[in-house]
Amino acid sequence: MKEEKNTTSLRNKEESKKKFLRAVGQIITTKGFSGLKVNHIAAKAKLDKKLIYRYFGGLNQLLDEYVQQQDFWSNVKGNKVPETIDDGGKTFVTKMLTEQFDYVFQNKEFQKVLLWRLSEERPSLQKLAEEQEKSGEMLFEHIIAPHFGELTNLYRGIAAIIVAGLYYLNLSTEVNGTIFCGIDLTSETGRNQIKDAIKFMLEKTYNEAQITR
Amino acid sequence: MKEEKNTTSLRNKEESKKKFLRAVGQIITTKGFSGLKVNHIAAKAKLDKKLIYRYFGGLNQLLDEYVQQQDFWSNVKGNKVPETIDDGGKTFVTKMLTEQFDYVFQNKEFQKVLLWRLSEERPSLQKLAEEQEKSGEMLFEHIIAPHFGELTNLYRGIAAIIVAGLYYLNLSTEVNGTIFCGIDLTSETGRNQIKDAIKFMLEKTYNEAQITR
DNA sequence: TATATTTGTCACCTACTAGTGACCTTTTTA
DNA sequence: TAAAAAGGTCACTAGTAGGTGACAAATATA
Repeated sequence: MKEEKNTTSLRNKEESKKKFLRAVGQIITTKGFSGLKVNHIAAKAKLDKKLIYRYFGGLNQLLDEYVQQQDFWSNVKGNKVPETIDDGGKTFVTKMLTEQFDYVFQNKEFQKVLLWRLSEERPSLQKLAEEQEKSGEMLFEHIIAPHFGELTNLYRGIAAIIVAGLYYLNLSTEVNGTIFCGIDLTSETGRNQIKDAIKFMLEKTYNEAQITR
Repeated sequence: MKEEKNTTSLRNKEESKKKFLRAVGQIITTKGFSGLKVNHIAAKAKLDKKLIYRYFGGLNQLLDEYVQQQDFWSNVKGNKVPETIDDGGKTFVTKMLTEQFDYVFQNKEFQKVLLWRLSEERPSLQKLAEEQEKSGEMLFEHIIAPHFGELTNLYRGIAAIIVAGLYYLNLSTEVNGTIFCGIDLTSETGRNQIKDAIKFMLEKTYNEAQITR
């Protein structure tokens, strides 16, 4: 039994595992999840595919480990929730969603994982969705609900459509046409149109809360 | 050369072509587009795969022909545009989008084609997207623009988010979790929450047009 | 009826897939 | 230093993919 890990030598299990995980990331960004074949991954990692079975137990386990080591949400949501929120999270949520719109646009790997989640049943992907839900629920419980009261359900519906909408719009940008409702989603002006719409919707939703209170 | 088609006999080219096209539809609904393999399609159609190459030229052409023969949009949009629109299309668009939300939910084949369109580059799928755009553009030009004037761009943004949102929400229903922003998209109450949000957004958007005019 | 054409089936090829046993090499340990 | 353990490579199996040539059966045409 070894007591310390060897990090300098050429033969290194942990380093090799990372190579496989990196290869998965590269392939998913370039070819999509349908390109995730053992032979392909091994070739990309420049290692023998046998090691995938030895280190991870198989292709499925490797993919699951890849999904679990991802940490997209912490980069987007709740990375820096301000300590004092006095407007029911209006400025925070507006900023968060418009930034997320751009984040998803430029992060191809995240896009592919989203698409993967829509396409294939996989426990690790389901877990990812649940974690996202849990992270969002914190926001609803502590910031939205206190401010919106009975209108929280309306807020949930609006938020669901906006989040789902910005996901889909960015996914549809990549293939089979970049125009959606006459808006060019790859152009600066087009993307600003979407951001303006997000701001408008949130504005009106927060106004509604003011009126009802 | 034959002058009349044989429709009664067991050996019939046109009937066989239809069998293949039907098989494609069945497979895409059950297994998704990744299940569209020649052997699988032929088995489903209960015919030899050789005929796919003879009648369509290959798998790709068969799939293209399948996509082109689909006519999802006419069932949804513009199927019965009222002759007189006096409210800038408010009731019409609201009805159309909430109905489309349910239509996409129950039509698994349509869902799979949407997902296919996000996943694979394919001329026939791109053409489908363009036709959808063209159909929507009619609405914007003749009904929305006259009523919204300079606010038409805002309307486009709102519409894009709503349409994209209802697509994504229905796609996410199928795999890896049915809860989105705390809303159960398979429950009656959850789906009504989304519909209420759609109505609210359109309401506010049309109000905005009133104020500015 | 004899011939040509079309419809359909089967066997086979090549390429690629996931997965594994045998083996060699490097590193660690006794 | 000798033995054991771990890291890594290669060759092979079995299954499945797309695609095609040869052939049989049914239908149309002369």
